[in-house]
Amino acid sequence: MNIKYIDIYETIKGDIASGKYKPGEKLPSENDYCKIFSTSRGTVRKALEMLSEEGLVNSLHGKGAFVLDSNLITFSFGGLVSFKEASENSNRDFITSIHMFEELTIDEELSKVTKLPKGSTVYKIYRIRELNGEKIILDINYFLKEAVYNLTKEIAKQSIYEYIEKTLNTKIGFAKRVIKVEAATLKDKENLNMKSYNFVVVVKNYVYLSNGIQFEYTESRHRPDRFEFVDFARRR
Amino acid sequence: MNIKYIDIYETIKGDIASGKYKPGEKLPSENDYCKIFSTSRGTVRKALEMLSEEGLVNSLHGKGAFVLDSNLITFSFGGLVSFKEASENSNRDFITSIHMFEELTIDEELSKVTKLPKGSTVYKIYRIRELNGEKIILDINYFLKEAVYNLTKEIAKQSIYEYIEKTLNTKIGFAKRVIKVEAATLKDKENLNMKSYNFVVVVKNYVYLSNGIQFEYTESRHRPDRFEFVDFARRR
DNA sequence: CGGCATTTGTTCGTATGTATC
DNA sequence: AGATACATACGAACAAATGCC
Repeated sequence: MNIKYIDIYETIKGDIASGKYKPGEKLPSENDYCKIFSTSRGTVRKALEMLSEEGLVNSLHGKGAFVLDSNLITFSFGGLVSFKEASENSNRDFITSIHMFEELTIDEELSKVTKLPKGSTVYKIYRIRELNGEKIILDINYFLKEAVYNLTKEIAKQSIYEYIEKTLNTKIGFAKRVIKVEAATLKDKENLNMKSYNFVVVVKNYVYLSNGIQFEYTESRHRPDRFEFVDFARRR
Repeated sequence: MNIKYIDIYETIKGDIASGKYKPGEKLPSENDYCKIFSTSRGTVRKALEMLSEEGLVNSLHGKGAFVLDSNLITFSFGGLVSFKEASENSNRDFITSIHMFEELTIDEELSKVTKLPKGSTVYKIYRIRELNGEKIILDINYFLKEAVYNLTKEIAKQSIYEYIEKTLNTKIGFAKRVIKVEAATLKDKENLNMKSYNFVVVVKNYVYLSNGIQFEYTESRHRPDRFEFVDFARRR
């Protein structure tokens, strides 16, 4: 609402999504947009830059900005989305069930894994993501209690990020993510429909508030055949 | 050289790398930098935004910009780097060997896989990446001949991207990347030291010139135990 | 608590450079 | 050559968050 370039960004993004502008098509020029939104060029450029970073448009010096073929941003983790948002984007019907919800204190060993401070209290949650009746993702979350106060099972069933951002009004800043392959644990085999696979793809998320404090560590353990990570990058 | 905000970006990045500013430390304010580089605030802000996007610094409203603990940007593919650059960054001694170098024409079937236009001529290259005497990555490249003219085995042994950008002076724009797990093929087993693994992690790269034309498709097939993907994302 | 200085965030207007057509 | 379009740069003003006195 407040911020003009966000409005413009969302408007243009909506226009692309709705098919008003199709892949390959040229968008109105920056000066056109200045008139359309009655704003300055700097503001228009900021909106277009965001679209460019996301891989929705490509700006060419002297020619214009063109809509890219955005066939698949589906299930993209690029840009730090929570699970609910990701599944909405990709139009898949995931069902989430909670298999553990407890408080505990981070000890030496757990601190090494989670990078959360030793001695702090966290909510530990197991969530299982089910698609078409198959359990394919096991999420193991650790949330700092002091940052995500009064978290409940009910909230965890919905979207924890929505709770943090909308209800608690806390700003999430950034995340580091590591993807690797690991041998399946007993827990994986108990909780997922592993077929004959004996390994999982693990996505480790270290998530920080905008003030720079880490408040979450999450391991998403995926059955390998259903794992897919899509990414877009510009050359720097 | 030419572009001021790039200079500033690189200078500050160097200062962080050299340890002049340490993790957690506050950088000079934007106005300080204006004086230091005798430039305008907009230019300084552009440089700082780039560092922020990369996860090197975190700017806080009303407080300042702080150096993040960048313990691991090692072997990050985030930001579209070629293999040589990646291995330089991570200080590992990869050895590259060429196991195939040929020209061929993209047919219907291959077009579906590579997304390159049917009927176009490409260089097809197999490259094997060896680390500590173990063959762990098989790269299968397809480069559009019209975009990467006169590519030779010698160049491929070095860095193809360096050739494209410095020698041909062609601008690379962006890439889409998909990571998934696939069963190991006979080729994987022939060319890699697969131990007892019967699957590989596959990174598919669809790379475009800045004019929006796709000029490369590459499959990087990794032995699963040595695969790691590191990423940084800001909340939008 | 208010008031003030500092710092980052947003917006505007303008000018100039450079690529494309 | 001239018009159009994006890229870079400068300067100015105000908003909003923070910290200090």
